[in-house]
Amino acid sequence: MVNDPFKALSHPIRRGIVERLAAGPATVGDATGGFGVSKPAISKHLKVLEETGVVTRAVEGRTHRLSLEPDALSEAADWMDRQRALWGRLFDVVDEYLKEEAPQ
Amino acid sequence: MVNDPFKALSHPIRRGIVERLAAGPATVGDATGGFGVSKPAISKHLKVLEETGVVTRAVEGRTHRLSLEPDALSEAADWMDRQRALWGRLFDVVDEYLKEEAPQ
DNA sequence: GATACTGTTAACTTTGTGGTTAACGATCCG
DNA sequence: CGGATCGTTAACCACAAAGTTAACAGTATC
Repeated sequence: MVNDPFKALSHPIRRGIVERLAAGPATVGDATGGFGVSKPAISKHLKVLEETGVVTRAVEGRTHRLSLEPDALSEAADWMDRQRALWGRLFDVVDEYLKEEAPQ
Repeated sequence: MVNDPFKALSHPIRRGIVERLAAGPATVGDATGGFGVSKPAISKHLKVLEETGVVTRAVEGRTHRLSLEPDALSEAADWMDRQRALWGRLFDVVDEYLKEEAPQ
């Protein structure tokens, strides 16, 4: 039950798959080759990405065509913007705090 | 051994602690009350945050004063900027791709 | 000195995650 | 049809994460 984008993107292989699919749709083999893990492992990562809605799959004969889903992507991007904004705000506050402490 | 900020910040309680500390340093009790978990659980979350360098601790008598560490914060913010930039780029590419497909 | 308070460590349990091998389903192709 | 290919599911293992209770260390307070 992974539907938190923070978790879905917390694994380097999954981020790698997304990066590859950014160049356009690809089959499972093309999108996931070279990660150095077995096919079942890949299959599980794809499942996680599908559950978050970031990746969709179209079965074409014996191959599966993977695509990025822009709606979910934009949601994830928005979410990341909010996170970033939070961090930025925190940083400003701490920075301010440190400036007050500095002259000691 | 957690030193990946994506992982360190992947837990809502840890994000909550950081948000509270953004208002200024606080004792463990003040910074972590109301999360509905036991004290040892809190203690572990603090350990994780310390290991990433995001939070520092100063023992003052029997209380511990927690502070945010701006250097680590700014590192984390930079890292998040890079992630966001990646997502933005991916989104643009996919958007472009969809525009070409649209007139079908 | 006894007691209360702040917070940690130790030991344990449960759950989730990421990986494996083995087997299978479905499709393509000789 | 028979074999190769693409990818999945099933069953299992190892390990990390998050929580618990119980006990403790150190400090403040009466």
